[in-house]
Amino acid sequence: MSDLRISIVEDNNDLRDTLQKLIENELGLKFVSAYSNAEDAIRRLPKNVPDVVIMDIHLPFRSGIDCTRALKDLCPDLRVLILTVYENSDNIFDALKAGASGYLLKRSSPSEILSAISDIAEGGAPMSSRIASQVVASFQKTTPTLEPEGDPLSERETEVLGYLTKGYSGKEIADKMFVSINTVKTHLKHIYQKLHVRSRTEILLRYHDANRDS
Amino acid sequence: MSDLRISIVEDNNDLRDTLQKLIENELGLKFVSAYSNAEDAIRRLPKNVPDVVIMDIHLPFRSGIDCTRALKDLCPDLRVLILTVYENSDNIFDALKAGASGYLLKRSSPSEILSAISDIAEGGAPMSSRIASQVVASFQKTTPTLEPEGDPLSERETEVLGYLTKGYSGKEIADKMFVSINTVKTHLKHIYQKLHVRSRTEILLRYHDANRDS
DNA sequence: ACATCAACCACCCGAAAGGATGATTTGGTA
DNA sequence: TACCAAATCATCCTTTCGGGTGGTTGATGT
Repeated sequence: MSDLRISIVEDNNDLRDTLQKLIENELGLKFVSAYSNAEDAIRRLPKNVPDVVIMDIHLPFRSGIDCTRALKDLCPDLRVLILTVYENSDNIFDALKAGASGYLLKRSSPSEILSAISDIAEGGAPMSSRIASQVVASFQKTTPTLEPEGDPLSERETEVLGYLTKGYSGKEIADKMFVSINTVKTHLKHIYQKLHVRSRTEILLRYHDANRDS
Repeated sequence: MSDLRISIVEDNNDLRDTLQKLIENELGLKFVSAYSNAEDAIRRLPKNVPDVVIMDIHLPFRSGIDCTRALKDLCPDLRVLILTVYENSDNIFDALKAGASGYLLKRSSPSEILSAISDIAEGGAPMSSRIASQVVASFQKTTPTLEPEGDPLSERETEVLGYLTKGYSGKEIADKMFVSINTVKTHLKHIYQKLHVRSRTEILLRYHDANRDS
C-alpha cells in the first residue's frame, strides 16, 4: 500500500504551511499540492489528483463548498475533508451535499486531523463531535406541523392525505377510494382547514419539510 | 462533576456482563442498571434514570429502536447509544429518528465504547466509521431524476423551477420574474416536457424525494 | 329521543393549471 | 447571411382546484 496522497485548499498561509508540514512528517502520507483559492484548485488539482483534499470553507472568491462540488464533479473518487471554523448547520449540510465526506473544526488537534485523514481515505466520514451531533439532530426533526395537535384528521381524511402526498389528483384518489370526486373534495376541504393550508402545494411543501422518510 | 450514570439494554448475557464490568472498572462511570429486554427497560428505567443507556437493537420482543423511542419519550434528556451488529441503513436511520444519539457496531473495542460514552454524554454523536459514512451518504442522494441528462433546462426554466419548488403559483412566479403569466406557462410546459411530468405536484414529489434541502 | 360527527354526495362558482398553436425579438453560430 | 435556440407574449380551450352551500345516512353517546 503506497502513501496516501494529500492536497490542501486553504487561504491562510500559516495554516496551510502547518498542514503541509504535518502531512510531510507523517508516515504513510504524501503531500501533493496546496492551493490558496478555489479557482486554482479546480483548474490544477485534476491534473494530479490526490486521494484526499483538505478543504477550507472560507476562501477568497468562490467558497470551499463550491470548490468541493466542482472537484467532486471532476474527480468523483476524490475524498474531501472539510476543515473550517464554521459549525453552523447550513454550512455543514451544504458541504456534505456538495460531496464532502468529512467535516472537522479547526480547533481539532493534529492527531485528530491525521486520524481523520486515514479514516476518510478508508471510506469513513470523520466529523468533529459537535458536527456529528448536528447531523444526527437533523434526523430527529420531530415530524411536526403535520397535524398541529389541535384537531386530528379522521380516518378517511388521513387516507386522502396519504394519496395526496403521493401525488395523486383528486380524481385518482376518488377512484382508489371508491368514492365520488365530490367526497374527496369535501375531505380535502376539511384537511386544508385542519392543517391551515390552502392548496396541495402547501401540503407537499410542509410534508416533505417535516418528514425525511417515506 | 459526579460519575456518569450508565444503564444497559442487551439480551445477550455475556455481553451484558462484559459491558457492566467495563463500566464498573472505569473511573468516572457508574453502572446503574441492566435489562435484557425492552419491556423491562421501559417499565423500570424511568424510575432511576441514567445519563446514558447502551442499547442493543435485536431484543426478544420489542426492538431496541422501539425501546429507544419509548424511553426518549419518557426521559427526553436520556442519551441513547446504540450498540449493535446491524449496519444496514434502515436500522441506522430508524434508530437516529427514534432518538438515538450514537451508533456503534459491536466490533468496537472497549476503549472505543468508553470514549463514545464520554462523547455522547457531552452532547456528541459518536458513530462507527462505517455508520458515519452511511449517514453522510444520505445527504448526497445524488439529486437524480431532476433533469434526466437528456436535455438540460434553460436558464429561465431553471429559475421558474426554483420558484415552483418553493411553492409559488404561476401568477406569483410571473410577478417575481417580471414577465407575463403566459410566459411562465410556456416555461412550465417546457419544464414538464423535459422532466416528463404532467403537474407541479409531480415536480414537488420528485424534487423533494431527490433533495433533502430547502 | 336527541345531538353530534364522520362519511358520503351534489351543485355552483371563479380561479388556476395544463395543453395546443402561433407569433416576435434577440443573440449567437454555421 | 441564414439559421436556430431561447425568451417573450397571446389566444383558445379543457380540466382541475379550492371554496361555499346544502343534503342524507349511520354510528355513538348523552
